[in-house]
Amino acid sequence: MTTKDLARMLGETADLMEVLGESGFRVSAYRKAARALERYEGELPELMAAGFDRLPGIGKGLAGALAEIVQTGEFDYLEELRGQVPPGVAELFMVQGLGPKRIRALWQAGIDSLEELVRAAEEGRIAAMPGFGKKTQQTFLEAARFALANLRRVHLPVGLEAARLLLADLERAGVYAALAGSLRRRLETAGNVDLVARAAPEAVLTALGEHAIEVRGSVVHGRLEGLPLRVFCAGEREFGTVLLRATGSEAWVRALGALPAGPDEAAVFAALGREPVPPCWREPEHLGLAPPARLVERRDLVGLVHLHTAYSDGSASLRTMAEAAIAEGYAYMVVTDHSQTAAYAGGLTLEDLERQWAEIDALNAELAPFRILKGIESDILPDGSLDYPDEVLARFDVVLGSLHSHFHLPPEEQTARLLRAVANPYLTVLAHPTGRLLLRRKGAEADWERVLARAAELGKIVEINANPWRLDLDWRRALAWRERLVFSIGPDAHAPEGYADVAYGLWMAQKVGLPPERVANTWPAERWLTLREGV
DNA sequence: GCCGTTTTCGGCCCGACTGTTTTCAGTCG
Repeated sequence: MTTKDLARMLGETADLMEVLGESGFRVSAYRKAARALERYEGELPELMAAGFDRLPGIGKGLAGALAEIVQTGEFDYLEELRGQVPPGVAELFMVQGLGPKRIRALWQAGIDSLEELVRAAEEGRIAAMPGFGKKTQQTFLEAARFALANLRRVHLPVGLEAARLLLADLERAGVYAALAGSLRRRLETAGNVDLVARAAPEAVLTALGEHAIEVRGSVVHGRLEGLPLRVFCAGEREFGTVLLRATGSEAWVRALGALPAGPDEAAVFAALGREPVPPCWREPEHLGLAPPARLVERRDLVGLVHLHTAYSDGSASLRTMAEAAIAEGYAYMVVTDHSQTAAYAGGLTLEDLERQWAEIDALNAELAPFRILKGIESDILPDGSLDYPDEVLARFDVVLGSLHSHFHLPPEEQTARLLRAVANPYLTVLAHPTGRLLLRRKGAEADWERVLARAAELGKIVEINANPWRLDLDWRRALAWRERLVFSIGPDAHAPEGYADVAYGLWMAQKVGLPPERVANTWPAERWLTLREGV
């Protein structure tokens, strides 16, 4: 249990309360408390000891409830609400643009699942409801289909955590097992968990306890928090072969031809007369491509690029973020708080910027040789311009440009907007280019080939956003540009803990096949500054 | 449900966007 888990439970409680018609300020009190927990930087036990009501937005009532959740692992009130809302109705929250109010209205009209929503929209029944119209119907139809396709999938960290728990269970029972499947290949979302065990199926069945369902041949099937689970059981002599096959991807393994038996993967590759291929490079998209000689790794990275502080919507001070970066061995960091238009995220006015720059200068004097570069995450406005006048833009060391709104422009307009932003001489990095949220929101539609070609031509850097809910630019698209573009891995951290997300960005960079020299985080800070010359 | 007092209630709450409206409700970042 973490503070994030508690935040999620309170958030879900608020959603369900609202669907059930509980109105107003009680609901927003739950939301506010959830946000406070989300933002909390420390460890749960400390907070528990000090009392939850030390956080703003949490009072006596919720503090008591939270303490009970931590002790018992359960939240009675949430369970009660879940009992009143059909699971299909709760799934409607996955539809982009659908919130508690409209979900309530749909439910009252008898629409109680994603399937039913799709059917109703197809039959034109949504448009007939008061407060809904033709356009809303079309939007929800598309969003509901998207949600339906993603319903049984989870984000990479969620899948990895599930696998970690299972592997721990197996280890406790004395069963050696290894991660396989798409999670081992670090695909950005997972639809199941695959493991390979060096043991008999019966032993695995026992070790998995309540997660196991049945044994079919040498495979133990199970389920974990909604995710299908498969454990492939192998003897010692063919463990490597089974692991290779269970890791996939199916198409990539098939292309290897008949697989010889081997105790580990290295032996199987050797018997095939091939160099070992890392799991991240085994997607169908990699067929026919030579694995890169040297992939970028954590030890190659010297700079953190793209992080927020309490000046905008981060939760930690500039100093805290800098000290955490030093502790993790980085030589520099590029601070990129939000720009002025991003009011929801506390975007920085010129006055804020002056204060931040003064603090950066002082910290740089104190923390040298560590260096903080003055950056900004500038909204790309609907017309493609950046969010400050040129004389302000000229004062940044690094300018990230990001889409945060107007994701639904017609593709030609979106392309023009992005082309204009990329061509802005002050722009250094095109950050989370499409604005997608995995399993939640498709990104902006544009002619990406043109946009990326322009970026390559002008020497602009393109971000691989490392937040596991984004991982944007998509590695598949980046793959085609791996020899023509330079990428940066952006943790998009809002607290020191966010630095850990760099791992996800690295995995995506490895799927793209990037060597260190194609990743701008491996550059010394001075090289970033040369990008500004001539402006 | 929280908070902060004009101490035991009454006010909480940002701004833009979208689609539905004809003045606003719902959602989102």
